[in-house]
Amino acid sequence: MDDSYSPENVEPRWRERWTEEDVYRYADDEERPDYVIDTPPPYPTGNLHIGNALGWCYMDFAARFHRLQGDDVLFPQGWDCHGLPTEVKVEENHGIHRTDVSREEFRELCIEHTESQIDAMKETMGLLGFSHDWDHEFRTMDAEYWGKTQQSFVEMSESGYVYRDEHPVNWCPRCETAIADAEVENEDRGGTLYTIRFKAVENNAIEIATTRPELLPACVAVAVSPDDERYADRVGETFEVPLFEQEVELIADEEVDSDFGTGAVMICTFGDKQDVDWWAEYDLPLRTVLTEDGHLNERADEFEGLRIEEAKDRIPSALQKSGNLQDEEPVEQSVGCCWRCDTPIEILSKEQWFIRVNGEEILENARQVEWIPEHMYARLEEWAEGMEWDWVISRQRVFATPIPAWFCADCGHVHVADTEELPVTPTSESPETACPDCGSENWTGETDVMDTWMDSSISALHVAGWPEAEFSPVQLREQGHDIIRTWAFYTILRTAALEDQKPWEQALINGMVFGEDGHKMSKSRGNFVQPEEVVEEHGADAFRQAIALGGQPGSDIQFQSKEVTSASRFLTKLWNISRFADGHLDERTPEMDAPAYRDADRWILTELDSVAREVEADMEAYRFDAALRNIREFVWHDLADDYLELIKGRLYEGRPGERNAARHALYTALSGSLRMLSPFSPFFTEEIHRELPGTEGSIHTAGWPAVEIDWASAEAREEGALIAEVASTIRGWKSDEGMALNADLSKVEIYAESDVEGLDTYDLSEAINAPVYVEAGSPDIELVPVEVDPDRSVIGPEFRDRAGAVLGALSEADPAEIKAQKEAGEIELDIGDETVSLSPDAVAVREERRAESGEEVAVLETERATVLVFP
RNA sequence: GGGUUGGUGAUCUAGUCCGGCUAUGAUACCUCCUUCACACGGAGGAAGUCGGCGGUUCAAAUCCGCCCCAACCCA
Repeated sequence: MDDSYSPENVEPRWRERWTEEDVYRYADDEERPDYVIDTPPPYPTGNLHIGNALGWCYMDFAARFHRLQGDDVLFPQGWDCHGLPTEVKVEENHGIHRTDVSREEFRELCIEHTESQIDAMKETMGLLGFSHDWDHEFRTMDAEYWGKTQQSFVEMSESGYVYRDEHPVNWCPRCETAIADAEVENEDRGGTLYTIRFKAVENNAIEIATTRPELLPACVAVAVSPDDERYADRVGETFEVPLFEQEVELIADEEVDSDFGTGAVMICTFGDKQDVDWWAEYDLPLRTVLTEDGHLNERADEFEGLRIEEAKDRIPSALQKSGNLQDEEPVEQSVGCCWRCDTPIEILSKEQWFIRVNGEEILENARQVEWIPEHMYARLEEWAEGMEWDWVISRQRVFATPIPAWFCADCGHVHVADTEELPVTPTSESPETACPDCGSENWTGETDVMDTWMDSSISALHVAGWPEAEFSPVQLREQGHDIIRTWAFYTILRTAALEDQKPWEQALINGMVFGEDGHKMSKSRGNFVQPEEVVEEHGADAFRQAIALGGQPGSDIQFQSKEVTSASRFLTKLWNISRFADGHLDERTPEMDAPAYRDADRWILTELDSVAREVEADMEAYRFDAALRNIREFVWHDLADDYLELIKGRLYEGRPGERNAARHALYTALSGSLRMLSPFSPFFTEEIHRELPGTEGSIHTAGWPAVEIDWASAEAREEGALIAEVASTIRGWKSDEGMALNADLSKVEIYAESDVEGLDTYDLSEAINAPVYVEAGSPDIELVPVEVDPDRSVIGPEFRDRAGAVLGALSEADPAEIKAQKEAGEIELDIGDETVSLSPDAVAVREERRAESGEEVAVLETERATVLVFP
């Protein structure tokens, strides 16, 4: 082994070998439990950022851990390819508009672009050491996949989930497509609140407040609060909309906020969702005034053809001239915007395809999923309960899954494809059948395509082999909490609709990654870290540990480069431990039969076994932070600081049998540590694992550590801990005294608190370079009781409200007096006006033990013993 | 405006569900030490009103209430 560990040499080598050896293949083995991950199919932006890396690290930790547990792990990777940004990018790159070429050609250009983006992201995934099974890669833009999306559409159509209707939808005038509620983001923007005078037909005028004067031509009513005394008698009166002259009625509705502006607002078709509600409730007329590309139509008279923003200026000016503008003032408002392009959305009434949203059905299934952490379920619940509109799934775009439907050119009948016809492109293929209504064979293919969430929301079904294989929930979904209302929501909806089941057993939710300044990472803030930079500096193994230790899953984590440094140091430490061990091990070490273990060996093996159980429990609960801390603590503290120091004597100059026992225990402890660490640092552990004797193949297909213990492990633990503690205390003492660590001492005596008559002092003696005597009783030295340490869990329940007085009296009392009484079997204590009696176990008396004056001896206290050191 | 989560040495973090050790570990800082795995090491040190106030309790970082602050999600 090299003197030092260089990730830049080691990591690329294993990356290649793992692919060659097909280490991460899903065997689809009936004998072993499945562990299938419904991996997020990211949008191929070409950049796998640190926020993605967090989620993928969690999945990889889980995948690798479950392989060590013997599970048949499927860790696939998909790509959510369809979407507007790709269309825009392709138009940019080729200097074309999507209508300049045929749909087929345009799709090809999009595919080409997407492939290069995917390659870039796969590169980073490899760099970070994710253990995907690339045989199970899927891309939503492949017909093999989108054919399934179409099949899901057809099935849901047959079972009544899909319908086509004219209904108000969110509309992005820039992208010129319908979008779903989940794609609308509310932003606070500055606007202007106008007060506009509406002339009454036969009474006084009324003043209404609005931030959207450009929608005046779409005004169909005026609304006030029924409790508003200003308008108490006027409900039902008719007013004339200035400039456009349509007559509208005044209605009263609870939803009107009488504190907003003048307390009167106009209802337009449509200014916002509230307008849609009123429009439906009061059966108001539809006056559409906006075109699909965000201009005013003929209803706007002289303003026809203006863009919305232009009309926002021109109409108030006209109102000013006509004397109808009473007031204008700046106002903060929340504006719904398109999440892709930030353009304020409009609400247009359009014929679209919808999927019925059954909130209760979704929540019933969501409740059966184990959410980690639990409270993430609440986000889904809140969203599902607040759902007002069904899911509009049609989009007026090109690069997406075609809606498999045709319209009869003669009678308008809508025909949805049969599953046997899929995948199908209705714009270039026609159904085999004639129209069942009129017999015509004159079909027009649907040009609308599907929302890309229609693709990604069947990922769980897809990875489980749907529709060929019978579906049962996969084991894990991992995703960020930012897409619970979209991806998690839609996946549950679809799996419930198609298979009447929950999609996954467990949903592990990761938080967001912040920069070192505690803010969300962004390039403009300058707190942005790219995973590649970190890997280049410290290696993927250290990066992954830093991610694991950032915080418990679910919480947002702050990326700390100091954690990477600390991980890198830990790896250096473990490298050196391994290098040292490697020099003492040979081919026979692993198979050694019945080694003559000493106490120190039994101790480290017992510790290893119990740490392995703890780490196993933490990994199962996805507590990667706790698991890794525990492993580090064991390796650094128990294995390196204590155990290694204890056995050096035997390794260097012990008799063969004893030396071999130490070698065997060292081998077991090291190899077990490496396996526990391998999910976190796969490259490093693989490198050493293959270096160790007796290993075959990859560490990532080895088993979880377990020690067969045929001795009393509780005893081994106590005695070994005592030896380690004494060695460590003497090491510290030597350091304080300015002595060399290997300086010899004339004698050490141990006075232990428990019975350790047969204590094995061989290793201890070697480690501290002194003869060691285990003595019974108390040392022949001066004992000075210095402090009484009360046990609150004994005194509290017994004395209840007098406990405070007892504790006070104990702290006042003479420690020597308490000690004497404790030894006599009963402690009597004066607590003011009464005397109470304490049992001896209610207090401990801490004593400082001092050597008789003149004698050359140091008295050291450890947790379990008093140690006399004779230099 | 509503909801969720969090506020623990200079910095990050564990512990909070299930109340009882001297509150965990890391980074940075200070002192000492080149000893045969490792100075990317070892030994030691300093550093915390556990966001604030109030309550419950013999006992609160932990349970309850109110308030303040931050992040996220939603209006």
